[in-house]
Amino acid sequence: MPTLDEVARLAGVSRATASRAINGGSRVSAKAAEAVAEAVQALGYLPNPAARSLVTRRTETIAMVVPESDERVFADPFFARTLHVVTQVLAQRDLQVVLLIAQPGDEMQRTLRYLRGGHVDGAIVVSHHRNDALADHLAAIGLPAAFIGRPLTGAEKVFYTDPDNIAGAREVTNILIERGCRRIGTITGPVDMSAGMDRAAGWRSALDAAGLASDAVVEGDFTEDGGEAACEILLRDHPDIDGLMVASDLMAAGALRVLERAGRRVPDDIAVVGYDDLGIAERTTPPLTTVKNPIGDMAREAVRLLLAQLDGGTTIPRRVVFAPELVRRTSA
Amino acid sequence: MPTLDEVARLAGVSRATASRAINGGSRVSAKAAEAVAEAVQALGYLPNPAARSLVTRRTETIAMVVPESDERVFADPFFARTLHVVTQVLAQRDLQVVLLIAQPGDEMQRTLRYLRGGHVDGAIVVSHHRNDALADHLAAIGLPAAFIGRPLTGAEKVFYTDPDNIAGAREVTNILIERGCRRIGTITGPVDMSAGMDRAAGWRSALDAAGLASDAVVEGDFTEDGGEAACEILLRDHPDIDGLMVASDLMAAGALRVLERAGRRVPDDIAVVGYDDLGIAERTTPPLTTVKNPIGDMAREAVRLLLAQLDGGTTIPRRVVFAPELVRRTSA
DNA sequence: CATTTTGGTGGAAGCGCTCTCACGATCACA
DNA sequence: TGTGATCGTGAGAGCGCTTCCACCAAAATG
Repeated sequence: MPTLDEVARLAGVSRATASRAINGGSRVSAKAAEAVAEAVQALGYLPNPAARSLVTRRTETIAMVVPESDERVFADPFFARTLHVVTQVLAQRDLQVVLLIAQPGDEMQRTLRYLRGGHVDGAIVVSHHRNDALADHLAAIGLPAAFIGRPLTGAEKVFYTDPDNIAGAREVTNILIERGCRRIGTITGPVDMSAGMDRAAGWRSALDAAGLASDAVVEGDFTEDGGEAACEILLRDHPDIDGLMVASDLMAAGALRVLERAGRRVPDDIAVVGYDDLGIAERTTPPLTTVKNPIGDMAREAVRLLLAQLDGGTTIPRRVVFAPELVRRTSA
Repeated sequence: MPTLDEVARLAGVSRATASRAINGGSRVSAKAAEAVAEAVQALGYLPNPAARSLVTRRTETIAMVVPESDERVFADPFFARTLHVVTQVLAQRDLQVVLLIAQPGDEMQRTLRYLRGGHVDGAIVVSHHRNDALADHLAAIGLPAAFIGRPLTGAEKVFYTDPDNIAGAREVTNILIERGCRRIGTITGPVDMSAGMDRAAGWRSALDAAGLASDAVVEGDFTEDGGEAACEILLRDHPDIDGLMVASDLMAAGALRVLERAGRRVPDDIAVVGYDDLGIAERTTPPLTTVKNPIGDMAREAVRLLLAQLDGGTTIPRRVVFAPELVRRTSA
């Protein structure tokens, strides 16, 4: 591998000038810049990232941290979309993304060590759970970070973007109420995640406002199989429900299968609404009425929050909340 | 961030001794080792990876390169499983994995630059396509690498593991022949991938040996939707088929949906076999008879091939081929 | 014309680490 | 007791890069 020294020698300039020419090129004559560019080309020179980041204290790498099992990461289109957008936006700034999938436990310790170790300049965290305490850890480390989805603990210490899940769940539940449902159940997300908590809270708030009972609730885990299992329990314990708000489309897809097997027509016998609208909602039978989760916008905004920290300046945590948007299809 | 110097000073030893104590600790007295360990603990010291790899010329990082669109990477359980195993095995050696998803074009250029740039010590490549020419590029760069799935070009230059797709496809097609099918079609994988080519070749070889026609073939793309589309074409052009070998279970799942809609009973009207056996095969209706794709073994072996290169020694390309294993269910 | 400012440049320090090498102390063996 | 071998150690070089600083020439200013 050629070094900067060789490039400089070939270009007939000093190492300092060669370095300046390669990085931005301010305070370099056009002649020198050209000579360096030619030498770089001729030698196939690529700067040694280790040497560079030893002095700049930058690695030009951002971690995307997902505290989940890899099965779920890969099964849920949410992560694919998020990773896609994050990678895309950061690529424009020539920042590499490294994906860190780690469940609480040993893996998480490894991940934390990695983040502390100076391997990355910052982190985007997706799918935060209460007891991984990533917000606290990252704040303690002092690593620039942005969360996609409000962390349930330590939210006041970090930058984050969040959809207004409470409002979204309330509005979509109101669709059920307006169409005449009187016995409305819910399959929630995990209660150790803000999305799980908030959507359940929104559901309850809508029912309370309408003076309806809010006791038909089963906790799900945001997976399709989990939705299936939860729906079975719900149907067994509350056979009279005529409306169902499911906290994610993926779980709703599972629930719809259960309803079909149970011979309940959707939406006639029981109206169903989901949450997320990431593509699955269009493909279920019947297509799901749901709430759009603005993943792309959230991811983009999170990256912006992160870059703001990287570019110096901002240290006071900022948050950006996105308003919900209903998507009406035929399931309710 | 504390440096090695501070650790050494606190422990009352030289920087050299501290370094030795931290890395392995051979040729260090027990007393010194303990003093260093305490100092590390007290200071919360973590070695600076840039400084370290500047001198060791190692980054302790391995790239997993996937030349595919991110949608497919996330939709296909094949990648999830592969990534899982690769990460797991490399973690035992304290090697980090960075996932590089890049389609041919600009992204691929970025990826290649990244691989050349000394960011990683080696690469595992999954899902190689003919014209991404990764095998040639990696061989040219001289980066230690191992392919999961034989590359269609440049295979002689690189290490790889591969299932015996020809034998697998032949055997599973024979199941169709043995149960009496006489008009057997296939939905192939992409013809720019060895898995696509080989499985089609195996199918043809079985038909040839039985003296059956092998003209009912449509190319698929290893996605569920692609399987659906391909099956529709196949049914239109060859309505008389009574057997179908699909080159992946995911595509077979799509095909089964089409067959159901068309009112063809499986396996009575048309027997279907798939390929991969990664979980989907059990969940289709009816469950798929298929060939097991030993992803775990292949991934583990690929890592082993990579580590052999990293540990010095081996430079002459080696390959490991896995024998197929039939899994009989009810679709044929 | 004397002076300050500017632009382009190279020398050299130093980022934090590993590792070679030389050196003294300790040990085993004759 | 003498002679190697072995062990633990620290001084110091150097990995490849950026960047501070001093310098000089040319341009702009009084």
